[in-house]
Amino acid sequence: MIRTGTTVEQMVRAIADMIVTGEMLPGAKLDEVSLAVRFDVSRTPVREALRELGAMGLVAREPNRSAVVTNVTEAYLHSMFEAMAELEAICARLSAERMTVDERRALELEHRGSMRLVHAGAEEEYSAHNTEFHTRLYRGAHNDHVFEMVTQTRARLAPFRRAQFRLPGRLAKSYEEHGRIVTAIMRADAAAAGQAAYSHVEIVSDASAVFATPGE
Amino acid sequence: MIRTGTTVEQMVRAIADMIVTGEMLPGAKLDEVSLAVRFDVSRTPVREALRELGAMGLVAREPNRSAVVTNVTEAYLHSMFEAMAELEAICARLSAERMTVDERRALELEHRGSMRLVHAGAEEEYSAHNTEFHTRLYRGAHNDHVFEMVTQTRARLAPFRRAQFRLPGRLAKSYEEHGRIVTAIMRADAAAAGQAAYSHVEIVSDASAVFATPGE
DNA sequence: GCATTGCAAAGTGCATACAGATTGATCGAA
DNA sequence: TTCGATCAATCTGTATGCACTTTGCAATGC
Repeated sequence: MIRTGTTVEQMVRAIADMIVTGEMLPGAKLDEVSLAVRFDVSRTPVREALRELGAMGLVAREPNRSAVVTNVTEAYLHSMFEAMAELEAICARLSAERMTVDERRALELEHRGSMRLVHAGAEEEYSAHNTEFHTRLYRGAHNDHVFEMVTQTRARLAPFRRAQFRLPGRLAKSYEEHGRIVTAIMRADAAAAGQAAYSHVEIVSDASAVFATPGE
Repeated sequence: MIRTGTTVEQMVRAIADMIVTGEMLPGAKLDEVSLAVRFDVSRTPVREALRELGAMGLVAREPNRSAVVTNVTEAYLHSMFEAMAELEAICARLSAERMTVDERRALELEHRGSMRLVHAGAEEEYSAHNTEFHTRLYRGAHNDHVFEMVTQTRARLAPFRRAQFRLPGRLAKSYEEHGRIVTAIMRADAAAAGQAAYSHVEIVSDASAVFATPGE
């Protein structure tokens, strides 16, 4: 647990992590007193943390009800994946146009370095590389607000695509798709980069064998 | 002041409104005790409201500092306008593809009805129409997450484009641009709708004679 | 005259206490 | 037996109080 920042910040990070990593499943109740005891603080910072998590969309809050880990409907999950594809496409397009020489080189290196992870079938490590790869893409767009939106959306989707790299052949396919994006960006071909990024997310969306709660 | 919801919700709405309408200017301090006195509540709900406003990006918070109305840099403002253009383009594209017959008809009627406001030079009323018009576009995309993002971005931009319709000729120009978007959507021409929406926002961005705080 | 240290005022961060809402169980009546 | 009402337990919403941090000013030393 990171010890920087205020109590509330620490709690937000800790709870968000539990949700994103799947330690707390959608629908789980977040009781204020239990959390207060667990983190050895009073209810006041707990409440503020829950409010912040609510604003982030990670937990749902209703008056006089416990906060619960957000349980998105199938329809909403779909809308998030679609939005994610659009956002990644924007980032890829802008990255193709705006990345500095250094950024392009770093992206390519990051990508090439992941080849051995694919061959080794190192799911965990590849997953870390994947995060890094996409983050570079988001930063390369040189648009802070887009960066915030795509980062937030990514966090909210995290619980629903945890196991994606467990699917057979997914690693190699992901690597190949990344390659297409990298090539387009190196060529400064914005349109191609955008399309490659869009279909990359589309496929992740399909690969995420997750079931949201059927429509409410 | 709307009386629904909890105390905190009411405060969030009230304070957000003050910021969005320009009653509180960027950089203004939001003292907890003053707000508590002003709304006749204790500091507890005030603090939660401020945290929520912070998550919304309307106020900036630092530990042991008063919250202040967000004072975006010129660069960040630019990134928000660019993001807004991209988001509106997405909505227009998706609207062109997905709007129901009723939605298309309603959009067109809303647009046509605004012609007389242009001739009358009714800035206030046209501004209300403009909000309604764009909201229809956002809803027509039939993507809840995109709707949330575009709505939030719009709220954060509000303080910076308040006076846009005061500029001479801006009403007529806005009407014309809306017309281009409507035509494309009625034709289900997604690409044209997207482009029209993108350049519409671009022009609003230029028209917003605002000065953010020069880069930090 | 200027810099530095000490102090007081003001404000935030968190804990505790109390009031109101919700839920579930138990008891009584049809 | 089943439905309904009442009450207790539990939890959230808000108020209040205390501790710590920040900041501005003033006094002291150089």
